Amino acid sequence: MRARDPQRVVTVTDIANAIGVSRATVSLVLRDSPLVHADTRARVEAELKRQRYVYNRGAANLRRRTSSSVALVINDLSNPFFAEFAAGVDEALGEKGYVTLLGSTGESPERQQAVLASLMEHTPAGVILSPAEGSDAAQLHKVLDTRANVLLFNRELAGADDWGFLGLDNQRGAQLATEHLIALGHRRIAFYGGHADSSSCRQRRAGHARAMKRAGLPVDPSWLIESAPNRLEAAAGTAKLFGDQAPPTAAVCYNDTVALGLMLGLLARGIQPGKGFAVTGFDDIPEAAVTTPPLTTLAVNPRERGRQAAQLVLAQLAEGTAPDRTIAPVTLSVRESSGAALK
Amino acid sequence: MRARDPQRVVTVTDIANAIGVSRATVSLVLRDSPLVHADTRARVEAELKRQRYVYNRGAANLRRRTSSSVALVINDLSNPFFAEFAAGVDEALGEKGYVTLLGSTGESPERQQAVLASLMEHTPAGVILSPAEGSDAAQLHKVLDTRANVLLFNRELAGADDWGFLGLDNQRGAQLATEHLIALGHRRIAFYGGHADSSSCRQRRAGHARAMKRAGLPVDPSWLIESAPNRLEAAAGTAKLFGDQAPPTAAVCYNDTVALGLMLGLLARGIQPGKGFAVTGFDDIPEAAVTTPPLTTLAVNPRERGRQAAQLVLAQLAEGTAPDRTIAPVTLSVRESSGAALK
DNA sequence: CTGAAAGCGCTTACAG
DNA sequence: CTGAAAGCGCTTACAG
Repeated sequence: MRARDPQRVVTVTDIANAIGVSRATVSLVLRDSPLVHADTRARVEAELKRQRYVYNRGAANLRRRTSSSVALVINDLSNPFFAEFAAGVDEALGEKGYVTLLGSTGESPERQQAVLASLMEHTPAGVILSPAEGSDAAQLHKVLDTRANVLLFNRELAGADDWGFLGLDNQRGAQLATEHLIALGHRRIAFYGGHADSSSCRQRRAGHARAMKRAGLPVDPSWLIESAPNRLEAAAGTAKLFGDQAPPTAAVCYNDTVALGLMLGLLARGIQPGKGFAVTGFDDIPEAAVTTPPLTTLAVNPRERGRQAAQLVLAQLAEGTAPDRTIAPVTLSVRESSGAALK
Repeated sequence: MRARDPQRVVTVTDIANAIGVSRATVSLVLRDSPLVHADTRARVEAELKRQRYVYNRGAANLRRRTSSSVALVINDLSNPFFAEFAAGVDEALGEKGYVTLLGSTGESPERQQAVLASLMEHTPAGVILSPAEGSDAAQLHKVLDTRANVLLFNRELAGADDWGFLGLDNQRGAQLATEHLIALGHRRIAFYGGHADSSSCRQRRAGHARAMKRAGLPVDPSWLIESAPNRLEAAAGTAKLFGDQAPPTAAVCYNDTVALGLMLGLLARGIQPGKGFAVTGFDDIPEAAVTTPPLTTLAVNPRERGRQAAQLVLAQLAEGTAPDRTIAPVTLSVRESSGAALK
């Protein structure tokens, strides 16, 4: 954190002195006050331009006790789901005159604490946080004041009811995928991947269970298979599907990454995804459309979710409304990985 | 831009009053000055913790005339190349105690002006900018002071020699791809896609030309085909490759997106990419590894480039060094789309 | 080693 | 409609 160029910077005082008005008058012009005489305003504006004045929003924020930034803390931008989400957040914030302060946790609760502490020093007007796996609400409260304007995204957190929440309709999504497979004739459908202790995995599992129950289909416990949500582990776990004498013929996967891993694992066993075994994902990342075969999955429209998150956090600010719990819809996008109707 | 909660915020004055020292002493403790007696320091630190003091970096920056942020302005985060780049920038800035201010242009020079003007009001210590297509250096100088600490990334700009530049070795990359195809036996190799007036396209075309010339192969002008760098236009232009009686047997594409589009276009004509026609890309976006067939392309390691950009912009700041021109290497990643040796 | 005072660039009552 | 003064939260010479 080195000093900036200490070169002279043009301030309201310079403008005021140059044309013989007070700093207050210049400030009023900058803030578009109707109190200033049109002539005076014109002279001030001309001088602002002439001296290439740049407003110092930090100084103004300090004096007014306002903020024009919102912190966005996510796992990692290299995940296209979060990249799209961040793009949506930034877009919507920009429209309202706010700037996005970026932070990433890399799924580490410790890094998350450090990143949030650092961002809080920049006095953001709000914080949009997709909590790292294993986050602890008590720890977060230490660094994010209760009064802070926080919106949690994507991952539910026990003990964080004083903050807003925006989530996806995980249960309904998994239910849609499962119903789709059932309609194609599948009876033995696994739920594959994710950590059973994460809220999103629990909810997706519940959707799967619900669809099966509604169709009067039993669920063998061996069909509920955990796996870290990355391609490698998902591929490595493929064998767990085929231990039984009557193995599943399809799997609803925790997310697209897991589904892509599973498809690799199937191929390694000589099974054609979409032919010998049906697979669905969750998220609709860009890769989903171009894999072989293309992946049936649940579209969540992360960019729109980002815009929504920005709006929610600004609304909390403006109206001082009680932080809300918002659930966004998801839609099934059918492609070839779920295959044709079963033989 | 609404007021924050006007609730009382703990300041150095509160801490000082609480334990009967001066604000200066508290400030010295905060900044880890050795001037403070160990006992005093301990008392101050305890009180800071007790009152859950949060440092106001904005106020400190104002007083010290420093900045602890860097603006990052890119086309769009939904491009995985830029998302990875941004992740690298943020990571490296965070390590040095800086925060990333995000902005996106959507390839619009007008939006770019607006976004930069807004970001400059937050007094960033530096600006990392990947200029939107059609950017004008004169316009940029209006909003980015000459004294501003700017690093241009990826796209060269005439009249911007007062700013730093970090680019990819476009020429060498395209040359590597072309040489690879020549080694496989191809003689008629097109350069497909991109806008010929963009610096990166010119450089990549130069690499293609150079490899052909070195191998003593002629280049028919009809093999140099322009196309907007998106999948749709790239697919639509496929026919332009096959107008001649002796059409090319391979194409070095401007980037991966163009290559993926071309592969779709080839399939639509009943040509198997990697079998009937060889294709290479540029960027190595995540999709490149999972398309059918996987895409031979040039890996540019965007995350590492992001880290490098952050380091360069901070170095410019610290040392006041003359802004440098840095060219980062690229490496060929051979996959099936470039096919086996020609018949 | 600690305190009193001034000031970063801005805004906001309060007079006039 | 405009100006003088105070203050946002911090830091930095300067005394002591």
